[in-house]
Amino acid sequence: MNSNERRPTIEAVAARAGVGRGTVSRVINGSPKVSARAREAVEAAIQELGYVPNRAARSLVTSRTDAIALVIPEPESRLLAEPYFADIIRGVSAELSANAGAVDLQLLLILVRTEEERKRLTNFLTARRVDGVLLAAVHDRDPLPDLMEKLDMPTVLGGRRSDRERLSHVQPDNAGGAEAATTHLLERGRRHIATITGPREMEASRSRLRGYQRALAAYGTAVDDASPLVAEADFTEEGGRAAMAELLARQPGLDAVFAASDVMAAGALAALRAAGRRVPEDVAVVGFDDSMIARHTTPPLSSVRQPIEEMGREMVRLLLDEIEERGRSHRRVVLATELVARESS
Amino acid sequence: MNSNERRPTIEAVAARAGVGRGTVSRVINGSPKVSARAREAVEAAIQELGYVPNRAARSLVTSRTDAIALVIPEPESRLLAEPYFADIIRGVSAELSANAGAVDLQLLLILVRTEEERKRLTNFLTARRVDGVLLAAVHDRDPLPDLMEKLDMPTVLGGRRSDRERLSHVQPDNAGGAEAATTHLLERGRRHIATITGPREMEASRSRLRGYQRALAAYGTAVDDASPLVAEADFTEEGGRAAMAELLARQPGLDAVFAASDVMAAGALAALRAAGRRVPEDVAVVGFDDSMIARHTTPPLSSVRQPIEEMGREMVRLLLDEIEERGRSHRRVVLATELVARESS
DNA sequence: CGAGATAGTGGGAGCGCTCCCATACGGCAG
DNA sequence: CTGCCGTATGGGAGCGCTCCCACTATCTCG
Repeated sequence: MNSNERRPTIEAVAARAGVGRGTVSRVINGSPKVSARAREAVEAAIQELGYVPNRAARSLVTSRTDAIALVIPEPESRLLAEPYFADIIRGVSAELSANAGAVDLQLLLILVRTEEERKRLTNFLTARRVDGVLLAAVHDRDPLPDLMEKLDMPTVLGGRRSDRERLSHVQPDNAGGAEAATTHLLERGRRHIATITGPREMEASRSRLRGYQRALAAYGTAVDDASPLVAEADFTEEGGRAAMAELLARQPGLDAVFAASDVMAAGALAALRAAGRRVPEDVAVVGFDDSMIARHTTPPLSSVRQPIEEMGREMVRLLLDEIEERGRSHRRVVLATELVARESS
Repeated sequence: MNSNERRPTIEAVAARAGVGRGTVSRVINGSPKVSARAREAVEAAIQELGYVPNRAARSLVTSRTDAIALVIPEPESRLLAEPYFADIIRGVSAELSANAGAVDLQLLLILVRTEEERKRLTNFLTARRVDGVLLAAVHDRDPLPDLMEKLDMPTVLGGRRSDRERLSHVQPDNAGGAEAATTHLLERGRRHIATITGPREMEASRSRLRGYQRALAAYGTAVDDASPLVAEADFTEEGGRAAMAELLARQPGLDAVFAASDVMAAGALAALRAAGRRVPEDVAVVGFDDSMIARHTTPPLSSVRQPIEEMGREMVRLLLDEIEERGRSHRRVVLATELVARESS
């Protein structure tokens, strides 16, 4: 077991089992064309020798890598320092090992921060060092999805760039969640409901805004994108604070806010406190994500829960399908969200 | 660039550059024994052909994988759903790409939940599918570190099993941080200071308890492990709540608590609120980690910050050293912590 | 001016595996 | 008994790379 000793090869197993290389290979790869006797002999030999196949050698001839990459663009990974990130990973990892059959896929984690790193990633993908790619949190202007298409490499996106997205993707029901949150506020008797959106160049932000608008429209109130009730922020706490302050300045009479993320909602809470507004008495607040901080704000934050871990799992399922049977039409999956009401509304 | 076209090999580059295979290989691997003329020709050919070396082939002959694994035992990954997890990864990834030279190491992420997965990991490591391993958050009874020793594989631990740890490891100054927190409470005039520890089978928990005791000893108060001022919890919010309730029952006169994690401190805050104690007027609270939730509790939590991202970076540095020059003595690194005072103390 | 060192180079061997073709071995129908 | 088919099997070829040895060209020094 020492690193100096050479590990046993398939040849050694064959010799020990008294069969040929081909037969051992067949046993390892679960081919049916092996007699019971041979199979047992081989399995015993593998056991005795502690044989483990050399992946590099296999990879060289099959040109499969038995690995997939989870790519996370850095601006996101900061925003998503909350459980989002960890939950996606947990879901991906769980589903990957649930599907582990003869060969189990390894998970490569790639954070992309700098231009330099992006170039390296491009190289890496061009070299086909993985069998497929999971792309978390795509931006509209992200060049990576296009690269994946050009390389014709199995890919699944977390989120999408627009509703015409051609690549397979998985996303929460952003519009539905936002609509539910806004409807909830309406049902509580609020009538002057503002919203803090995420960056408009993200489809998720736009969808959530759309849901908010849809709920209001159903109550007979049309709110366009340029309405003074709509403020854009960048998914950060500070951004949420600033947006809330601006909303209060523009619309002193507002009695509720739907923020497109919990972090921004936390910022909004701070701004409301600074302005002397009570939550929820004066202004009700609902966030999005149902992240850990939602339970720790004062008051605890009502929020739209998205099934993040399940998104990770689903992404893996789609990717495995795509790796298995190439050329299939791409698929899109939308997962339901759920409003969790707490004391802020 | 289509996946059907065969990618160019080193042979193709050699032909195009009008040199031999060996020379191309030398250029790629940065060998100095290449004439400038040859080097230029090869680089041009690589450029023109879009050549990217096949890692599997290289790996097969060098028996290096150019990958390292970051292994996270699952019970942890749940506890560490806070930024901890994400920060470690960010640090690891950053340092890895900072060190990317001719070959850049890939990062494999492996979560270990079940026995099944542990077995698979053992197989994986035995097969030497990675050049080194980063083991986050080790338990005293974790069998993995022993396996790594037996396999003689480069390994760096996040944390350690005891102060006699033989493997390289990186950890925050747990005792120092705890001591600073406790001293801080003493300086604020508190005299009946309790502590909520993590599970005692973790060295980090023990170290923090030690730091707490040391600070009190310096003020002339001896507090042994079985003192009614010491309660053990499991790093969860609920555990913190229960421990705080118990402490209040045992020592109604306490005027401060040092909790060995922010999450437990958050639980303690809830228990104190339930018991009608004001924070910080009646009871001051200090946590550990300075995680995101510390800034969102009511009141905001004083906490001991540990440089988590830096820990990740340092782990990679140690690991790269160990991979480079095998057989070197192992190293240990302790990173300083810093008390961040907020309104809870 | 010859011997020996030095720098660059080409290409054979071989890493451990899968693929696939040739072969062996048993039936079983004619 | 011969011919034929289906099922298992052994092992050659070759995946793309690095290692290393043999070789050439150039330089250095007594």
